[in-house]
Amino acid sequence: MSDPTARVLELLSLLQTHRFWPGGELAERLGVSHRTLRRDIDRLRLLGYPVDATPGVAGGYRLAAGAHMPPLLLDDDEAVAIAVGLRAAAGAAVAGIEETSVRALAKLDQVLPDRLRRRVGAVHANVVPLRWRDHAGPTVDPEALALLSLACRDREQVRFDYERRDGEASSRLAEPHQLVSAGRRWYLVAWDVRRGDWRTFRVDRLARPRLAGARFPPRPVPGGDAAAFVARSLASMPTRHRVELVVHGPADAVAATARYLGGDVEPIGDGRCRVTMRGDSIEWLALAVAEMAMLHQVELDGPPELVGEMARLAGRLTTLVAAAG
Amino acid sequence: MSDPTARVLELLSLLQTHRFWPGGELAERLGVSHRTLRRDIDRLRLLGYPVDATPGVAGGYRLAAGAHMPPLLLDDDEAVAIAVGLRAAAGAAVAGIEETSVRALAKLDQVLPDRLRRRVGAVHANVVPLRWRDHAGPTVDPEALALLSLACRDREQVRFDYERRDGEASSRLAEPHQLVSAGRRWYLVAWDVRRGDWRTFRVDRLARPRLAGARFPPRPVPGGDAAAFVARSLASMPTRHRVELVVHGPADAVAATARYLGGDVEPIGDGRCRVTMRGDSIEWLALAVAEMAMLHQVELDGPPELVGEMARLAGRLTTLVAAAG
DNA sequence: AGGGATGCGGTCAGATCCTGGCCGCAATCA
DNA sequence: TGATTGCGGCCAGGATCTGACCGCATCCCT
Repeated sequence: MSDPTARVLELLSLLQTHRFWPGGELAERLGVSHRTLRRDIDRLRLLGYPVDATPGVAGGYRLAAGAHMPPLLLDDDEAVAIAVGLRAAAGAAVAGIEETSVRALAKLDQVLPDRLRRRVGAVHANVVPLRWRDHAGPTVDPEALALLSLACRDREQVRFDYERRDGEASSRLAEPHQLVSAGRRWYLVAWDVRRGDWRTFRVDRLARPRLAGARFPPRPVPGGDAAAFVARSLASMPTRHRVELVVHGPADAVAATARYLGGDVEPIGDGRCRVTMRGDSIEWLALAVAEMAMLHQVELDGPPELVGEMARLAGRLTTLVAAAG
Repeated sequence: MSDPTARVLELLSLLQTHRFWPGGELAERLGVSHRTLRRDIDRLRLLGYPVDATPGVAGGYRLAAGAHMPPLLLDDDEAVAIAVGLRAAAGAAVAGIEETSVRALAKLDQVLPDRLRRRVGAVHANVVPLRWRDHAGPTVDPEALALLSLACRDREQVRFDYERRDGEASSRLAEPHQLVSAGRRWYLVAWDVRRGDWRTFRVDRLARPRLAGARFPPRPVPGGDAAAFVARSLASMPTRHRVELVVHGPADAVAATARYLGGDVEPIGDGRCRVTMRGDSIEWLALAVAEMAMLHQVELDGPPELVGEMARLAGRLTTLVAAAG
């Protein structure tokens, strides 16, 4: 491997897998003379990657943090770990970075060797249950997110099967423009080619997405803002379960619990807050209220079905305790 | 930028940020002739990165998935997203990949520019509360994990403050050999230099870890297996809260819930399973039992303090429901 | 069916660079 | 103080890289 390009890449890789390298060892590994190694190190520095060097008997080279990111050279395991972490982050509605997670995942996915993609799938299957599971409604397939994100970026048409809210399924051909995450849910804003109009698609109701192979020119989203478009589409939909609580306790503690449970907090003075939580699953909401009630004093003014569910939970627990006591 | 090395790196970067590039545009961006661009593409292919090309009027180049990972060239946002995802994964005891996550995080951390590291910290502060919060005991600082992982890898001594189980604090100088994750907890197996013996340190009780600047030769871990060493150390410790439930329901459904809650499942026939859960926080255990009880029929044979806690919860809920109804 | 745009690969000549070897110097550690 | 290591200058020969030109294949659109 006498090509300087390959050598510099390998040098970067070596510097990333061990902090310290004595110059002699590096030169030997790369199969070049000591002098040439120094020149390669210089080249790296010219490229903006700061390589520290220590003289003296225990000297050597190390890669330090610089002004910008060097290319990351990952081994298989690390790539899998990153993919799994990103998939989890993308599915978890991690405030503020979901979209970037998906973008990074798409970038990784594009070059991830098949064998690693299989491993990621296997690991992910064991990871997701550790989190919210189906409490927050159907989960989004991160693979689909990655594919759609790539398609948006590269302006490639996609085909997929879509099941409407009323249950009717159809096959679609669309020009994807933007992914929008709202809470725990993802929406795709796309131009539906066959229907000749803009649509928003819920990603969790979309099956077998695949690239159609054709590219398309950009087209202005109505209103110029995809997020606003989704918001408008959502506003025309019936609302789901929703509960309001009055919680007694210091605002920051309540806010911490509420954020953990995915609720909104609004202080209403007098050491109390109004907490609003939404959810698809009445069971999940009941548990969230129970958790809030365990940590703080709570007044519930909820919808009847939630009160009923909580009564059922309270009854079950009472029975359970009675049997155990 | 006429250096071929830099050019190839930039070419890789361009290919990763857009799937399709017409040759002409690439050539212009890189400031080289068309012919030279083709040669650079060839070089990438020789290096093992498969670059697909499409002839024809809408032709261009694209980077495909190959046999091994190409260097990942991330922009700032993506690097932050990956760091956040990895920190979350490392802290979540994601089955089977925690250690790799930490390794990847360490690699990233080593070259992460400061401004990005600050952003990661800020985002992470808003992310962690979305997860288990303090339910599962003190959280581990992913920054510390990354640093310790680097120190293990590069065999650098570390200093840190450590608080023993009995509350006594001391300053330590250690030669770190291995990080071991057990459940939601991390342990560092290290040679304590001042005491001249092997120790295991709980990472969440360790403060201000920093590199001591000295390197050390490897030293065989007693028994040859760090994980076993930790297990032996743990075996000599008193156990924490623990609860056993008998759960009625199909084994796989119960197993799914239990895995989500972090419990162990053992089918005992007759459509029942024994579920064992452990935790530091009695409140968290009570909630976990409540959640299990909501989804399945449960018999509790728990420790009295847990029964008491559950009685308290049941009472609170009953009051809450009565007030709401 | 044909034309245009695009990618592929060959060849060539000149300029550029890369490499290894040598030197003296500075910093660090024992 | 001496040994080890990194740094940078210098040099000469050889490898390479570059841009230019060419004909060819493929694909899409007209």
